[in-house]
Amino acid sequence: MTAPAPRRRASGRVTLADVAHAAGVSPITVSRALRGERAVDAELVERVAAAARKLGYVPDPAARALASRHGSHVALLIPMLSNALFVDLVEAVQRTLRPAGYQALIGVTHYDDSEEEHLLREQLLHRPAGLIVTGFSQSENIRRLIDQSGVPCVHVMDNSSEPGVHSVGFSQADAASALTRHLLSRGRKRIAFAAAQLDPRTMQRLEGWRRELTSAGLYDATLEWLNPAPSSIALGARMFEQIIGMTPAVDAIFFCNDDLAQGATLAALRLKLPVPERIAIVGFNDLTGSDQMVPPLTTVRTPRGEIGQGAARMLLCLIRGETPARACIDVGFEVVVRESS
Amino acid sequence: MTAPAPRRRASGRVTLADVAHAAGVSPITVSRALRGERAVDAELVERVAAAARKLGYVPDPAARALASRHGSHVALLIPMLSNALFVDLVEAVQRTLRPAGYQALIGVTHYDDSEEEHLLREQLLHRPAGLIVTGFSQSENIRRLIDQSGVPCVHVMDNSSEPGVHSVGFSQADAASALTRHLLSRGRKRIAFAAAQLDPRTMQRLEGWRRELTSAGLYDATLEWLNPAPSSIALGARMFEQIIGMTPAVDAIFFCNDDLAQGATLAALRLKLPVPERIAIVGFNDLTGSDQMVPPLTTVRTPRGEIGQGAARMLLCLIRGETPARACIDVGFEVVVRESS
DNA sequence: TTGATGTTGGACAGCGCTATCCTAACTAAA
DNA sequence: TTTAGTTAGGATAGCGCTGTCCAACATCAA
Repeated sequence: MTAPAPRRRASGRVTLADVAHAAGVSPITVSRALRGERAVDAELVERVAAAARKLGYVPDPAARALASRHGSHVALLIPMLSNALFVDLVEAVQRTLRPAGYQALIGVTHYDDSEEEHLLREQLLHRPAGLIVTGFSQSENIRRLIDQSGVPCVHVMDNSSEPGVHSVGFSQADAASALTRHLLSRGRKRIAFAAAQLDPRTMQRLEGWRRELTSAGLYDATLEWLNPAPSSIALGARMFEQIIGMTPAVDAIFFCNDDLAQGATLAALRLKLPVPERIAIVGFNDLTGSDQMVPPLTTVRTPRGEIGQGAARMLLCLIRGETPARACIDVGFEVVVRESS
Repeated sequence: MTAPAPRRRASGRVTLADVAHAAGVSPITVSRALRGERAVDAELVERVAAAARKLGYVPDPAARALASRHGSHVALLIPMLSNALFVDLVEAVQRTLRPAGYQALIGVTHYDDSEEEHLLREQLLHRPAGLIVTGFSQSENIRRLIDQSGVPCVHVMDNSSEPGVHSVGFSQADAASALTRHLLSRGRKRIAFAAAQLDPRTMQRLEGWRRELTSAGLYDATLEWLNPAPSSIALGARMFEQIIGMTPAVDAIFFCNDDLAQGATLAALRLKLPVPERIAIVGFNDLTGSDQMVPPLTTVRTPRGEIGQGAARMLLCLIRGETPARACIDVGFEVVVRESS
């Protein structure tokens, strides 16, 4: 049955109705054929697809969102864009989501629970198709908000085996353990832990470090240097000077992020303290530039590209209403030994 | 006239109609009162606002987009997220746009015209309220696409006095000139120019450098080192070694971006070439870490935060249909002299 | 007084899709 | 044959807003 010719609209936009008319079917059939929703005769699908192609039809996201009650975008909440770690994550997510027709809307929480909650509320009003959030929130409010919204959600950078929770990440504590063991295996005895930006993942790394030092009988609370300020190269330099100044016996420092370690390496250079002879410096995340430091930095390579891609894929599954093969993907990590240790 | 009580909808969402009923006016009046569109009696505005607040009403962006034919988001096209420069820009834009109720949708073009065109087409289908794009495209296609869409557009990082074009930026060529003059004033005679990622802004800097060297009678084409690869710390190190190896007489290098200069500084350290005694190194953009290098880098501070904010504000003006005070804002730049020159 | 002009509120008709229900045809089981 | 069950297409009715036209009333010059 041929649909009546829809009147040309002023906007010049090609609508479903136009395609329906061209293909000689009803608009709803076009909608179904194009979305692969419900069964549509193969021959019709072909005809519809051809008509859509010929007319250059592209669905209107706003109309779609209004009718279906959820948009074609995914909200991606990250703590900070100035940490290269998250830039890589964002890029990977976007690259995976775009071909599937989804846009990633980036929200930056600045490591702040209340800002995260605010952003989340705002995003949920936009009815996102899905949610990717960094880590697991400490705030009960936020967890409830996500739960009640009914929007599929994948957590990244961290893992949880809790049922019904989806995550792609690795064990921050295990990675920190492994790196600490590396330092121990090099004969270091007084290994300090220096962190900024005391977010949950940082604290898990702290736990990993504590675990190893304790089991080696070398734990000492004065070796913990926790600074709530944002992580940066400059802060790393300052913390290094501080640690060296106050605890000269330290023979290695585990910096919680590579930018701190880079700053520390530069500070050591300025102070003419030979690395690693006098003191070993290791970082975390293998950020750009760490391999170019003098000396090149030992660090932990964290596969954030893989995480972003994995999370996006898992989310696409959930959006389609499918159950992903695994609810929790551990992508692992790799200790990269360079000359700074 | 009191609106009839709208039936409670399943979604639980508070709609315009709910507010209208509560305030005892028609839905369209609520819409107008809340948007500040057309004149509405002050007393009514007050009543509507109170009702909306009480009910926790939030407009549905999808419905709004469908009815008004443009969304509540702004497409922001940048070349690369891994350049800290653009991260700062993005943050500033988001910070300015969000309070006005607009979302920034980030598209990364990877310095690729065809990818930019693709992204732009995709974004325009989403009917953005506005557009912020980096620089001025070389591609006629892209210019036409923007023009014909009728979507307000602000260009950033570069300026143009062309009528009808809106921009917030600074003169890349002048900044490069100023930095080159600084090197000349320090008595440098053989100043190389090293660039990667040969985008239009890079080429403008090249022009600025050429201008100064030519007018000083020191221009020499063998001093130009142009590498189309993406800019990075590692590439900076490699280029430095190359330049020093092939042209030992060079007494200064102007790197087109700070990451290159940082890499070069580290390479100099490895090669034990004293900076600035043997060779001066300067960068561009004053990225994080440049002040921590050994020695700290001379560079050009580019006010990308100001640019992002300015562009977002200008765009908001245009979206409202107003004419911004100036169509072209020059935010200037500042040569930051540190110890590397 | 009489238009002419401006101001403010409302009715109406969609924006371009999809959820939902319905029907017709065709199957398989009894 | 009957009865239910399954499949594929369509009609209908919105999703929650805003553009557009209209009506009512106020204001002002002639």
